[in-house]
Amino acid sequence: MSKNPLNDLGESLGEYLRDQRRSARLSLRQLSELAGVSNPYLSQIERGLKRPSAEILQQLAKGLEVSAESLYVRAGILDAEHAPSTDGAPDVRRAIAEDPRLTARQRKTLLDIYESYVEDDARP
Amino acid sequence: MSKNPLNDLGESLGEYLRDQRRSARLSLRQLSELAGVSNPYLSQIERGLKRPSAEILQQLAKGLEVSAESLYVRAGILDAEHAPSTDGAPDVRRAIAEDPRLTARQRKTLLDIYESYVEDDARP
DNA sequence: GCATTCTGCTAACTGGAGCAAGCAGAATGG
DNA sequence: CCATTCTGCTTGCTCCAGTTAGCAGAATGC
Repeated sequence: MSKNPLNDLGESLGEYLRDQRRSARLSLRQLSELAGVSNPYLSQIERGLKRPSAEILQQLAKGLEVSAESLYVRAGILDAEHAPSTDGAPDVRRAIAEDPRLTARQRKTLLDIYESYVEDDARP
Repeated sequence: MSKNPLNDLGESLGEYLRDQRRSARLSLRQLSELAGVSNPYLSQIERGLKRPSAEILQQLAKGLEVSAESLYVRAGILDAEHAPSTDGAPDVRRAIAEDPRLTARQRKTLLDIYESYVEDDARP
């Protein structure tokens, strides 16, 4: 338990990566091609068997359209000091609400969609 | 110019590390002990002969009392766009990109809609 | 003079990240 | 029923990040 360094970090990182990939409806090979890594290696990363380097994480983040920071935090190479913590992200709502380029109708549409997304999966 | 592939990044990172170490009046061995890396390896990093992993960079940052992000940026594994995110004008794109509750697909949907609204060709 | 203890560096090795090739099982459809 | 094309996984390899051991020179003191 204490001796397996991959279980601690790799598992959560791997699960997160797999979730994100599945959500994007991508197969292992599709994402691996997008990110420029080999598909067996991606498989091993998702199962927590290998620890990807920051370079690989960066490429995966690009392929998944996720911020690299979020993966770094999951991988334990960045502290969650600036991670959108605990309760979630009021940031999106606020950002939408304060964007001057949006019309009131557009604002409401975006907020409605966003609400439907985050309500659906209410998980801390 | 040079045949050294590490010169691009390694040199600037190495120079920066050596400068910081000298400014802190630390010898190679002192910093290597503080950071928990071997002193020959640190020497090679500073001379641009080796590319340290993010883990090593993190430890060196701690030993030098600088932010890990700054080293990541120098190492080219993080983009320099670490806006202090002072809440003057929250960026919708960024808020969406960093919201952990959204799936990749949801993220893309929201971003697509938002892009269509603001019709901004310039990519930040 | 010569030990000691610094400084940084070179040499030689090990472990594991990351790869290409190839495998078994589930869907397609001919 | 078999051929094709997906899906993910296993095997076996290469290469380099990072190690330990040891070297040459500079600065102390005896």
